[in-house]
Amino acid sequence: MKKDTTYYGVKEIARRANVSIATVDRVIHNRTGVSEKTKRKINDIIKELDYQPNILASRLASRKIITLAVLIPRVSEETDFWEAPLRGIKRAESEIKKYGIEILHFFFDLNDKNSFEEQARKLLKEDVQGVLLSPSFIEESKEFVQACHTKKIPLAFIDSDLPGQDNLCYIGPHLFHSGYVSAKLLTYRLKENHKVLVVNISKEIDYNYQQIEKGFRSYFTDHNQPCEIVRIDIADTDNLSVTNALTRVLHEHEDLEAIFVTNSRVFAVASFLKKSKRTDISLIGFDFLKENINYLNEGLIDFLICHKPEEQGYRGLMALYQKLVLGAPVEKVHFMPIDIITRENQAFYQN
Amino acid sequence: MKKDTTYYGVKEIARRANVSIATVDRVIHNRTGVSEKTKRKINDIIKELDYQPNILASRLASRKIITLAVLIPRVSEETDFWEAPLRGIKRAESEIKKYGIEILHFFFDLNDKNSFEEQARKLLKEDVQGVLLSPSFIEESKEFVQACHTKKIPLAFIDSDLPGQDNLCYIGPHLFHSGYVSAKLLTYRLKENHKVLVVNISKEIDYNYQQIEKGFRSYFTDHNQPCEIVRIDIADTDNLSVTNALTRVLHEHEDLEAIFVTNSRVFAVASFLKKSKRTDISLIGFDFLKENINYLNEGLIDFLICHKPEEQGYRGLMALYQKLVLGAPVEKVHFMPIDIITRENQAFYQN
DNA sequence: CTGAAAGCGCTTACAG
DNA sequence: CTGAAAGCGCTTACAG
Repeated sequence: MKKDTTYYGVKEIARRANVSIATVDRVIHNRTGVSEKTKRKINDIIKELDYQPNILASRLASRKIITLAVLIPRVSEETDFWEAPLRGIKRAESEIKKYGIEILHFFFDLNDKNSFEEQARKLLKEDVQGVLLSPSFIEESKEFVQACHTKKIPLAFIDSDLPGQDNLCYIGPHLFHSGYVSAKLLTYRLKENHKVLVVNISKEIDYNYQQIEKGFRSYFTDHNQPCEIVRIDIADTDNLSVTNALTRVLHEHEDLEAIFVTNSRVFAVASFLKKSKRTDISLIGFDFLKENINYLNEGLIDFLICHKPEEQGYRGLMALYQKLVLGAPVEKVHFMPIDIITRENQAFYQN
Repeated sequence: MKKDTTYYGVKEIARRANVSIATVDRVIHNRTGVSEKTKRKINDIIKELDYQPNILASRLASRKIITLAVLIPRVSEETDFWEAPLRGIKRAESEIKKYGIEILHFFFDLNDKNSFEEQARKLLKEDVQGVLLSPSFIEESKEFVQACHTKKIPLAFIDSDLPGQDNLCYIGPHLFHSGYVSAKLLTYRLKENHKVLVVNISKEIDYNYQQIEKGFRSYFTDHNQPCEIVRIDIADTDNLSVTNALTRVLHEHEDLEAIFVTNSRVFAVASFLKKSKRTDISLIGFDFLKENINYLNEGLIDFLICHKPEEQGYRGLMALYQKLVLGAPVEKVHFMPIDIITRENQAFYQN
């Protein structure tokens, strides 16, 4: 029931080195003001004893508080996607705040690059030691990353990556393979003519969407499955624009068997199919949004591909904590699982 | 950079209640020897301040070490399923051992009820405060649970449940719905005659398997999909018995389109289908075993249903930690997600 | 360059 | 039934 006494701490090191524990502390943390000689002596003893600092005691004694910042999209009416990462962030927050970690939140509008820049500016005014970022706007994010870099602030990315930036880590989907899995699932619903529509509903078509589509197409070429793939881009995300664009393309291609939506806006397409009574068309898209789940349950959406958004938020923050507080190494790239959600298993999904 | 002073600890509670911190400590831990009156007063202040104990300080000051025991199947040559929960257990272990938690491991042989009883006996000799159990053998487990009960040792179950026992929690699959999802997935592969084989490879056919099969059958009745379901039980798990049984049933029912294996032994069926060149038959089963993944990649298995075994181990241990160390409430039943694994997304699965 | 002392927020005997 | 004091393994001013 008692803790074994074979534990050696700073006290024992100090005793063996004939110095005070303050000096031992200085050496452990590489602080200045210790003679080379005592430093060597202490380091030798540390090695000999295989000393492991007690983080509990360390955090308890240290009155420093570590400030982390989060810069992600605001939860909007359009989509509740960002509720989940925020949930994960808050979960991490409540776990680590007792260790003297403080989290600052900055939210930007996904439809407004200016709001991103504004929030980024505000963030940089604070004295933060780490940043969790969703680099939604590529160019603006790169600039922000640069600014963090000069301030030596480590960054964790979630949801989408910015290749070639010197970030601490990326936690999010493998886009190519997500598209690949989507194609595989769609083939289950293909009957005769094998004609598929890829729909891109987004203001900008960036590297991310290209990767998804590339993965999607690769599945068919890899398997020598002939499949005619029609693609449309819908730049305006409002209902009317989507309806118009889809009406047009379905008129031109009456024999479409399935639709793949490259992001979470699959609910817009589901709504259209429902209204136009084209429930014969199979539909697949991304993300565990309430609206999407409703259409999944109605049978209008066949599959949703999800990447545990809540866990992305949680893990992102914990990666910064690991690095900054525990000084532990952090995995540079962590791909989330590619989860397949159907009407039958959705109730058990844990974001 | 400094900790904000808005934190209220035992000291502040003691000050407000006009008592010593020792008395506050007694109330916090429900120890005896405090008058009802001061108890009430202190509890009121605790509530008012929304006091959250500092676990770091608590564990640091307490020289008690808490011992938990794990009683699960040994990783065997037959199946590496139990590697995953063990991994999760070790992950939890390394997270909480710095808080003075010690874990004792007891492994039994899934083919040998005696080994379970023997290990259970050994476990009960130790002074443990909590047990993580996989109640694989029903009657023997019930007896063991009873013994723990008299010793007031809380139990967390993983992988399978023992209904009607007074356990702290169950963390594992929802069997009925797992069968249901399996049926749904199989329908994607059904063509004309809609004839399916359900295979049960197990020494005993207990409540668990019945639930899975019930879920499987319910899908077809719920959707008015006529489907002829043939079922066989293979009591001996060796290769020869499986081969013989399958040969016989495939001879009798040449027009089978798909096979559903109700547990992780789907690899045995895959191996048979491969040898007998019946790759036209769709196959679905459970669990992320190396052998299963190999057959998934070869295309012999179409889907695997998985329930995050690693996380079951992790969560099981953490539930005991939550209860015993933090005194926090624990969810009585936690169903794992019903994960759908295909060849295309398996590489990203995190057990 | 070094050390003595106070303190982090708790728990644990011990004394009354 | 209650409190004073020591201590967990560290860190942090402060003094020299």
